[in-house]
Amino acid sequence: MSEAGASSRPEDRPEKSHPEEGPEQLALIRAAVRERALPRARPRTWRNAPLAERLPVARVLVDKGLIHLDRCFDYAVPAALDADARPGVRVRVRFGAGQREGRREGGGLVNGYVVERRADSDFTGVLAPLAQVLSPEPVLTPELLALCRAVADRCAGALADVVRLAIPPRMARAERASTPEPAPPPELPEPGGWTRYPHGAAFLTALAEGRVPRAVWSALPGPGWPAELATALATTLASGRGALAVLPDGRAAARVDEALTALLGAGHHVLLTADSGPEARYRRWLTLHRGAVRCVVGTRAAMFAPVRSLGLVALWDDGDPAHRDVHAPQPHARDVLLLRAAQQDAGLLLGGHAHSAEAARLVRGGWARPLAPARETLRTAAPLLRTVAEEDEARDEGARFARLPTLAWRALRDGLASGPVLVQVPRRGYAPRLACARCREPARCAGCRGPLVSVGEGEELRCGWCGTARADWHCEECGGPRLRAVVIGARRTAEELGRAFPGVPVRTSGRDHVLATVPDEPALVVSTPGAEPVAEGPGYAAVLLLDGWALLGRPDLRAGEEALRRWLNAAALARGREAGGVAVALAEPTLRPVQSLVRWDPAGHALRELADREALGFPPVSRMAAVTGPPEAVAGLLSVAELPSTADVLGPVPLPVPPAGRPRRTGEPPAGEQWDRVLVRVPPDEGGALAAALKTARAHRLTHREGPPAWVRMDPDDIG
DNA sequence: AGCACGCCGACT
DNA sequence: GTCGGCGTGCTC
Repeated sequence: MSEAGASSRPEDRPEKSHPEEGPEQLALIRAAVRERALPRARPRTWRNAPLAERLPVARVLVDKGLIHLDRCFDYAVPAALDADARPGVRVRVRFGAGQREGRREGGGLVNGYVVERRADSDFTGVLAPLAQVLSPEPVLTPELLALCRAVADRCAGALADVVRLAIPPRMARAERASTPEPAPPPELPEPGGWTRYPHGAAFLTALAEGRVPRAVWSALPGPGWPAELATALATTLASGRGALAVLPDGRAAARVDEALTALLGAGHHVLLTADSGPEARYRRWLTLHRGAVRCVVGTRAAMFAPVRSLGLVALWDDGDPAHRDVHAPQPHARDVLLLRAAQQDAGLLLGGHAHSAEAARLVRGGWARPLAPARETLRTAAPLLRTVAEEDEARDEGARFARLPTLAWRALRDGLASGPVLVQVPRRGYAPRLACARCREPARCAGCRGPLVSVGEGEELRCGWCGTARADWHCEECGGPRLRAVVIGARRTAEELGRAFPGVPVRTSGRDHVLATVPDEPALVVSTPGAEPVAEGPGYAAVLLLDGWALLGRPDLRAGEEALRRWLNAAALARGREAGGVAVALAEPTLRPVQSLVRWDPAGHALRELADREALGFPPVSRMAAVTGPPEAVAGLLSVAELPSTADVLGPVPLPVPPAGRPRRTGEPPAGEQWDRVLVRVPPDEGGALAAALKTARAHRLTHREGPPAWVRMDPDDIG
């Protein structure tokens, strides 16, 4: 323990234990405490203090996320800090211009991490001393540093930015709390639901024997996957190694947490999600770091969790956009876990009901093995899948009233006879609905009564349900020819459906009001994609997918993949077809994602997507970077960037202004400004060179203040 | 990004 | 001879 880490800090003193004393006296006591305690804890300049005899230089990663400072700085180690200033600890150092020998200490104090202790420095000037060791906990381990470095390089970002994502802020109280003794590895669990997969047992055996299998897992529909994921984690633990699972949201993480607790009891894993407060979060992080617990289940920040001797990393539903971190440099959990599996020699499990093109590429290239159920197993586990064709108009009275095609209405009505029914509707504002500009009557399809949508600018008018082009629309109420955009969200849909089925309870689940579960009894459950509650018992009697045209009409490279992903995740909550489960999609049946849904063939869909993208030279068969910013910034950056000779520059094109209301993400234009975007594409093995070139160019322009800055994003998700 | 240094003109 | 404008470059 150093002086700086001494435990008698002023904030620990029980000040309230002197109730009889007046305020002046309290102030005096406080001052006395401060005088005694603070100089010991306060950072010092260490003028004329002796330096450490052995390895008197500390290489420090300074936590200032300036891209052109993406390197370490050497500091002298005062003898008094010698013992504590070990590699990995948090330190405070003076950093910045103005700190000169013989002058006032002007440089500001910044946080950093000791990366390495050295005998000497290649810096020719006189080294400033470390000001303070904040904590003797060596949080930035060599393993974590290597991972962060690789992630920063891949994302064209700064190391300090990635370390900030990887290590939670220090909470002194959490650090002081004692850590439990490491539990011995658990018993090898039974394979459970994995027997439903032809290669499931072999996958578990490989984990149990300490090998590093890599698999893309097509999970069977139904409620079994959290237990299966938990079994894979527990099997890895039984082999004496650690395991990590990243899930797209807190609800999914809670389900796996619950399954793991059911399997192993408490004490073998921790749950790491955003809603557990900074102190609890750091405490759990520390139990992993200190080796007391070897398994973590969590949302994307858990991808960096310091699990010891990692044997397996698992990622659920890798196509979910939540797996992309919103903070610079916006790494994707899939990329981080792939890097981590390679660096730390761990197995990999990419699971989900859907299949991303990236996952398909791993399988096609032989790097991962498919872990899929037999066709017959799938047939019984999945609901009966139907689509509503264009000519299926609402003929009977009830269907007209519900403004639904007959087939969809019957599925709802029949489903409600035996259990809950799920209706998936587009997110509010996702697909603006249209109404008469004069009388505000919603614009309806003359055939099936579905809402009209106009997808993209200048796109033709279509029915949002049956897809029929309705360019000749006139308002049925007042005859008006002009339209205006309105928003019909889950609540409005719920109201309309509720009127069509009087007496049936209606529950909604959406962005600000997400239900975890619904009971196994008749109810209409209206939900936006990703917020679908899990139905207790055997699952939903019927699932109705209403957002087909809105999803598929988006001018986005991933529109098809994303639509199928949302449908499969919702349809997976339905009962199997032998238990009467039905899922109905209102979408054009000839479209590829719709056909893949009906056949429940996510792997086939992803392979065909992959082939298409390969033909077009799109990710993941190439690596891409998006450069955005004011036109002169984008042009300026590209003019100084020494791109690989194979680079293919697409654009610039004006960037669409992000919808109002949604918080602006980095790299998006502020309101009222017109930004450009350029896409740069290279072959897969030159992605590193592309990232490095753009990072160098950005640093160059920042240091030389050559105009406004441009944003660089590697592997952008939202390319048209 | 800050922040100091430096080289220039206007002032006591 | 000194003060302070902001353009340039560095930060261990």
